[in-house]
Amino acid sequence: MASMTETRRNRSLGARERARAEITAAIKEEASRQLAERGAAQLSLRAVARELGMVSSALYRYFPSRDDLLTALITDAYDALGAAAEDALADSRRRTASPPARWLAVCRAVRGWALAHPHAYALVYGSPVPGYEAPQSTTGPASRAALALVAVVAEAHATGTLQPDPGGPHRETGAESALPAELERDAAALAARLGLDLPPAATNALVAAWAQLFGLISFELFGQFTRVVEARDDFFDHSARALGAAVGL
Amino acid sequence: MASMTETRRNRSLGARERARAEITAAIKEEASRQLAERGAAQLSLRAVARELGMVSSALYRYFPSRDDLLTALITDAYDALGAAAEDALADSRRRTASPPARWLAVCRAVRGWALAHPHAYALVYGSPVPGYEAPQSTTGPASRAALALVAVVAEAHATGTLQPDPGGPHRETGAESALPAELERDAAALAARLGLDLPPAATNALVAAWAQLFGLISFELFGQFTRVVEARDDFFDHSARALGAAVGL
DNA sequence: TGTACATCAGTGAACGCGCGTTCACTGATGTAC
DNA sequence: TGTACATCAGTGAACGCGCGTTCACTGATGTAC
Repeated sequence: MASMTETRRNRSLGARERARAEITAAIKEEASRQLAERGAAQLSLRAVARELGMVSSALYRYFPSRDDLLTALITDAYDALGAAAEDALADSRRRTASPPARWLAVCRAVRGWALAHPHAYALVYGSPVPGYEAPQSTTGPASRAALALVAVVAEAHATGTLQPDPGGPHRETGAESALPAELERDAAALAARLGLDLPPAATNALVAAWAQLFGLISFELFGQFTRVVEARDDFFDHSARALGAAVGL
Repeated sequence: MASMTETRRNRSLGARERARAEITAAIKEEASRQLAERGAAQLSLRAVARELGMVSSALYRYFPSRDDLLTALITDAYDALGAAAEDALADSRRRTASPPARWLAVCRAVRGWALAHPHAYALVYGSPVPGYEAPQSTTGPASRAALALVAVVAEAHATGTLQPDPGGPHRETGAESALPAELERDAAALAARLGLDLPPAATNALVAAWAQLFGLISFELFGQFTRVVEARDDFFDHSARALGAAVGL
């Protein structure tokens, strides 16, 4: 019986299924809207239902709990950010931009999305929501933006334009300029997991640059630049370019 | 009459005043404890009062509202982090460490404090608490940690060991290697406000490094390094050293 | 030193609120024969 | 094509909870003379 239902569902979506998909989408949309207005901690099933003209218990036909709705929003946020990054990458490829220009394009896309969706950004890159543990299913979407950055560097390496260890640390104490063994191991493991052919130093620098990029964005978004940095666009571009240079682009 | 009371209060603290100070401290302590356990959004006046064996309304003799208690916690967090950074700086001076070593020492102190007090860190460097606006009074304590980093660089510059624009961006396109005018202006304004004698490029790089440092710490703390970076201490040290090099140390 | 008065910490009840979740139900839509 | 039955979206009431804040009060501690 179950299998019959399933094959039918796969063959064509009945009216009920379509309605269900639409309402699920409407719930997520309204939840996003409230997320954007009030932030994640303030997200309430009852408020979402109210706004949609439903009774709060009806939402339980679509999401088994508040946390599941939160998970859906987190996944959507990661996906939207990832899509923005990937689009920027694809566009810069179409324009056959140089590796540093591609890097900057992806960085800008990440920042642009963050500025346009500050609460969604805070949801995924801000303090963890208390009492909420992101399930395994979010790790895929979570890595999309990072993978766009990785792709830029991997392509530069493949075409031989990557310059290892530019300036970097330890200029003064040249003796210890090698990557510590533990970092080399981590970098190799990560490269293997991603199917990357990158020198460990570059992989390591890339991870650092990734975290630092989000540091720039978080500080801007969370107000730490108030009365410190005024020319935000210029500052970001300049810093993002420097990050690209730091990974060897 | 008011002036008489005030002069007396200043002359010596009566038993009542001492009791008041002690209980105020106890409230903040308990609130900190709950902050560490549950996070800022979950901080509740009633829970704090309960734990202290008081009735919830009694807290209003000490803090006029929940937000004022939050402000006190934020100030304390900034101050504790600032003190950790300043102590590390003072200690590295005592050891007459090199500028890069001092930089690393301060960075480590910041990270160490963050790892030891993750919720307090999240309170001040994570997503803004929804519906809460930090008052002007927090900006002083907020800058202490940053000023410790600034001091390292300023001292290196004063002794002539600061190397301008090391590696930096634009190696390929040497033409535009100058700092954009807007960034130069921001950097000069900031340096003037802090009474700093630093070249604009160094000031600018310092601000970027400051944001990037917290990016490294936030990613580690907020779980983005899961299954990516395992050797966290080594990774941090390596990255922090690179940041120091990027500002010219 | 003793007394009258002012100050102030802490009490306990109450207000009004919104929340997540459960549950028995109704009625419409889809399915099987 | 028509009928009996199963599925499922949505209802409305309820449970039990915790929250921030107000307010009139009591009783202890401090102050002025």
